[in-house]
Amino acid sequence: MKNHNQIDDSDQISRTIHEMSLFIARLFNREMKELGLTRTQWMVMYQLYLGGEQTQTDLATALSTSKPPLGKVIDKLELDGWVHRRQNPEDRRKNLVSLTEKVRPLIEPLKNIVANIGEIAMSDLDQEQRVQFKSYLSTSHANLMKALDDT
Amino acid sequence: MKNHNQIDDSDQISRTIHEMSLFIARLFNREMKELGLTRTQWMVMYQLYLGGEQTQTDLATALSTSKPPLGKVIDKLELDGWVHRRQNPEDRRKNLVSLTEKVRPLIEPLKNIVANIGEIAMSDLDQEQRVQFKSYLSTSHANLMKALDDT
DNA sequence: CAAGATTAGTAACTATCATTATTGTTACTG
DNA sequence: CAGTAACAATAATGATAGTTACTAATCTTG
Repeated sequence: MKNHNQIDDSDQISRTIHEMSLFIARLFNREMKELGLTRTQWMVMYQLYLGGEQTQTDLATALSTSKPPLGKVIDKLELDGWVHRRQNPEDRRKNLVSLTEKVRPLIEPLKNIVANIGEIAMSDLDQEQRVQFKSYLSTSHANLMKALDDT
Repeated sequence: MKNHNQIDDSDQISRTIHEMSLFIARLFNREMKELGLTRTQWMVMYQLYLGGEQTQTDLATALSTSKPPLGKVIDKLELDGWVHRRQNPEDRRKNLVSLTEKVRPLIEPLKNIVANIGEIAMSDLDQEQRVQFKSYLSTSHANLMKALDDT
């Protein structure tokens, strides 16, 4: 009976973050089920809400994802009438994607769902701790992004 | 030009966590590419390393995932000779999954990759801050898991 | 012990995320 | 200005994650 490793699982940031991400998506998707929307779809729409009409490449960059999976999400969003694609007349390679009017009444309720999940995630922390936590997350996020860029 | 929202993206824990999880997976998979292993496959194998031979349901529970996707990962791992499935003779519904000898020499190198990514994630934090950060993550992870269980 | 409830695993389907290859389109450049 | 490089989006493929439905085996209980 040997001790395989001093570092137990709770020490593994990778795994903790991974599971938190899955938990958040589950909470999200559960709330949005009656709307027929998923977390990823909402993330794309929210980016369109913040940035207005933009190309798929811009969206992919803003969302730190790659173009093929984003294209699939937009296919579905367009099929369901949440977004609109039109060709940029000045550069026919580009699609300009924008939200439809159907989205507007959902913005506030969906932002509330997001906020509530954030509230759940930090529910045992006081105000000062929340500031610290968010600061650590921001630092770590930047560190990871930089490591990806460097290599 | 209106300001849609006071809360900018860096304030959205959900999104930060989601992206961190994707970044970590990318770093992981990049390192393990020559081994032909992915992050998820390694997580399953590491759980088998820690817990020894166990059923697929036990594994799914330990990894906070559901049985169908886990079954697919095990299919691939078995095909590639990393794990072995045998039927529990006392309950023929159960598969007992265990690591093969082929895995042993990879444990240490792969643990190092995990540790290095953790190091990257926390590279701008001092010792005390790391302890705090991990504590916050642990709290938040527990909060989210509890919210899923409650509903 | 037979009928129904539970459990373990898989099948089938949908949605994300990734990489590589292709197809158009535009820009560059010699 | 013709040929090539660069760019935008999609196709094709593989891996991860989820839900629902199904099959087989075991357990419970009347």
